[in-house]
Amino acid sequence: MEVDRSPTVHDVARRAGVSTATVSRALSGGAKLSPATLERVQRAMQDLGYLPNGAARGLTSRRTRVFALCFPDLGDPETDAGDDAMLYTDEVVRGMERAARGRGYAILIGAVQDPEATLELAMSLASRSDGIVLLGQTAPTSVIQRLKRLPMVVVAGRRDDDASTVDQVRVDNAGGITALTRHLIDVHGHRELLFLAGPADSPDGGERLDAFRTIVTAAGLPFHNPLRGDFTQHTGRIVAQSLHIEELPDAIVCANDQMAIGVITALRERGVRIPRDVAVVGFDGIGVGRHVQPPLTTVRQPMQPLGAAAVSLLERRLANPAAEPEDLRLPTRLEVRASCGCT
Amino acid sequence: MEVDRSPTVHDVARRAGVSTATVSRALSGGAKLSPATLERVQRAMQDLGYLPNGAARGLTSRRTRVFALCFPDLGDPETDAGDDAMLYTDEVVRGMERAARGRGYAILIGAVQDPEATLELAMSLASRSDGIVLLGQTAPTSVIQRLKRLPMVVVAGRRDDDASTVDQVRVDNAGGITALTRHLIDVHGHRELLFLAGPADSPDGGERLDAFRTIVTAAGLPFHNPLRGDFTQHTGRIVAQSLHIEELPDAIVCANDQMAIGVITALRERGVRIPRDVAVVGFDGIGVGRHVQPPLTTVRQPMQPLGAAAVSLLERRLANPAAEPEDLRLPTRLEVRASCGCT
DNA sequence: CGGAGGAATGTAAACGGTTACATTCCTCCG
DNA sequence: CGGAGGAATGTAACCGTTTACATTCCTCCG
Repeated sequence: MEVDRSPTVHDVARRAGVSTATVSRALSGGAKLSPATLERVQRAMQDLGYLPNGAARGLTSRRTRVFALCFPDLGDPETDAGDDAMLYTDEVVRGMERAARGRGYAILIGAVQDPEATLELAMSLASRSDGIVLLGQTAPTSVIQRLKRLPMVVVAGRRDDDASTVDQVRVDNAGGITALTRHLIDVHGHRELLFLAGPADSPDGGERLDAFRTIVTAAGLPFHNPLRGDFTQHTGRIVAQSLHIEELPDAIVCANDQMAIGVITALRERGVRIPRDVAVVGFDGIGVGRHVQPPLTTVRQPMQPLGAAAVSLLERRLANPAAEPEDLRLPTRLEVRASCGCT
Repeated sequence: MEVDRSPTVHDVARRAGVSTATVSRALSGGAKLSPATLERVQRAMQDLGYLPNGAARGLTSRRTRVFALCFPDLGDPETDAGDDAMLYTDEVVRGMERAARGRGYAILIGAVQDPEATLELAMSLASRSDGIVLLGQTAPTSVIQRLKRLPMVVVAGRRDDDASTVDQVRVDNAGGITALTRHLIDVHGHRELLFLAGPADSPDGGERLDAFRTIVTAAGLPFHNPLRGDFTQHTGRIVAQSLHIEELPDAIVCANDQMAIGVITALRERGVRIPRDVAVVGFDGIGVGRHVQPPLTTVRQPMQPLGAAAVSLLERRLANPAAEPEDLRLPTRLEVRASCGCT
């Protein structure tokens, strides 16, 4: 007697009294099939509870209909601290998924916690997909080199080393920081500005810091050694707690919103009035910034469009593997609320 | 001359001077291979930029090392409104990804916007994975039936119809709402309670509404027709704007945090003092609740563990397809902050 | 009425790995 | 010194689809 293994095209074909080719044609959307046959096959599939084998389909068609995303897991697996920093990633994922869905693609995600494991994870994702997106620090040149054969897009990647080699999408970090910092300087007349930087290996964070230094220096203001955080509220708090209350700067520019929120929360707990005693601003434009007290002045970056653009580039390259590498810069927008001193 | 198609085990084998079997063994982690051979093969893979074909591997090994997740897309694709309601999903995804990562699995995600398309999407995800998780309303009985052959877990699913058929994980909605509502009644002495319900097709939302009705009725208090929202801040606002200020209830219990935040924001804009004039509480325990004014009293549900548990159940069923269906209930915890009237 | 032409369907060879089984080649011991 | 035994490697069938090509069977027109 037959084992109860899951049914294949052959089983469906037998039950419907047709060949496997016909079943296959019914699967891929009824090319030249008589309506009667089509219906008979679909009925057989239904009856058998047939599920096509994606691996087999992928093998012959050379298309998995999957795009992969590899991103850093900023969270601490033990404590849940740091999960807030993943909001950005979540939005990029959402943008990718929405863009991919309409075109019949699903999104495969994998996060890297240990930088050592980046290549391994990226390869494992790459081997199951038609193209891969590498987010931020998960795109070292070594990985990019190794995966060259596959359509690949780097989102929020390193500065320019790879720009000529691989498709990239990033936001206009410099423009955003410039608008933000100029606002603090020009509108509010702040002179002593401090920067709370992101992790050293974050490309976005690096660009923001560089832009900040440029502006401040160009304005003839002192550039102080930046504080360091890891994009989480938690480090924002820690850093704020270590500040000397008596010698606060005029403003603290944070490399992202979550750290700004941590700073604001911790400073207020210490009795510091914001923005009166010190202005605090962020970068990203996540929803929670609107609810903080005071509401957070920030730079909104288009996170979902980042993911959507990545999908488009992937498709473009799939269609034309030899296309010139693209290097997209999406615009940012200053979002003035109250934490900078505006009302 | 050879075309520049991507290299296969055969190419690697030729270059390393071994057979394809040896290459395969090198791939799957060096079973009985002499160190010299292993190194030679790895070198060849490196040189050729070899990427194993996941589809081919999946076909023979009958394992894709992928778990899929199908969830509802609550957001409005046009306006970005409603994306906030996806915070819950994001956390479940994160829980799944983290749990799956360690066991060598990646997560394939697909969202359904149009309920009609649920089955089609679920099947497409199912066919590419070793098991699938259906979230909330994406698990109608018809879909469950059709995918029966595959390991499947329903997270936050319908009440009990399917409990005996399929593995499930959900949180203790009734317990959470009970604790929350009792707190309002017993501690704050509220008598007029209003419920802001979620979308009618949300199983979680349904359970929360039912539990609320039970408690209120049991306490001998009036049960008013619930307000209706769709889990987004936006509808929270809308609903709050339509309330008559003169006849506000003592408290509004919202089926999730985002709606509660919308309600609070909109009411405060209308000059209503919270919690003095009316208490507002939520459900979920998302991070932003801590920053709202006043900080949101809520019921924390373990979102990441939900995803992690789903992965465990998937693995369990993969190991033993005949296992008895499990129906897990994860505990919730009342998180008292200020929006209920506590200090 | 015969055959051209086209629509519907069937046949069978890939696709790129894995793995059961076969083979080779040592090592080591009686 | 012969052969047992085991480690390393090779051979080839198979996994479940897709698809190029072959076949069948109409329809329709000269």
